[in-house]
Amino acid sequence: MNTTAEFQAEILNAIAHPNRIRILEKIRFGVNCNCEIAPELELEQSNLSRHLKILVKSGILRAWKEGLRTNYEITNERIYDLLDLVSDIAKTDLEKKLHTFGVS
Amino acid sequence: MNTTAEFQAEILNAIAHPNRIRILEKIRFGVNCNCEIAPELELEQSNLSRHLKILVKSGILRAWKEGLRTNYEITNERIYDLLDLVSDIAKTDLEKKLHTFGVS
DNA sequence: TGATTATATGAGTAAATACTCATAATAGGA
DNA sequence: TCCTATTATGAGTATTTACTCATATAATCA
Repeated sequence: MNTTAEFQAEILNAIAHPNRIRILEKIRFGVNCNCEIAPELELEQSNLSRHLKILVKSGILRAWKEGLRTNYEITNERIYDLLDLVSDIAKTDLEKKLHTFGVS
Repeated sequence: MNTTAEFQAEILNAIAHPNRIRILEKIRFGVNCNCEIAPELELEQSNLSRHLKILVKSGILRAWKEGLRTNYEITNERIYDLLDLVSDIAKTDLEKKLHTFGVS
């Protein structure tokens, strides 16, 4: 059996949520603690905590304690390449759709 | 509000299933009809049909009828780049994990 | 027309997901 | 020690998801 597909799906699933994508973008640009991300994204604290847990469990983020705070960082920079690529694909698709409806 | 994240999540969600990843790989290598994919992946016909529908609805695949068959093709070749990238990330992560457990 | 082949879909189910509120756990400061 | 700040988690709920079986739809051919 091809287990590669399972691993791929696991990573994609961990990322495939609007708020988790936003969280990753925050971390990408230096906002790396729970307490800063929550207000910026207007997320319920417990909700954010669980989203972060999903990202850590899948191996996308690494977490460490620093006093009261929990800090996070990406384990593999190529995750950002992936986000950029999906963003590009999304934009292209959207442009095609707009074109179909005659919007310029 | 940042709707880009929503579009990105939509695309990722559509791909983020082991069987849909396998389906995309089949289509990538020329197997482009329901009737050929089903036996190769040992998927229930109705199940496959629904997976394909998800991929079409999200704009990743385009479908057209040819007699009895329904054929599929990718709408954006960069989806394959995305699959390759995730595959690479998955492999790297797995190697790290194996290393952690002392497996060489 | 009736039989065959390929695909789509209704209905039902079990499991997973995202979310919230309340509470627990943990660390630091007064 | 008590109080506060930060994060984690239990419990409950509503929604979505993947799947199967049975059936419907559609196209082709004898």
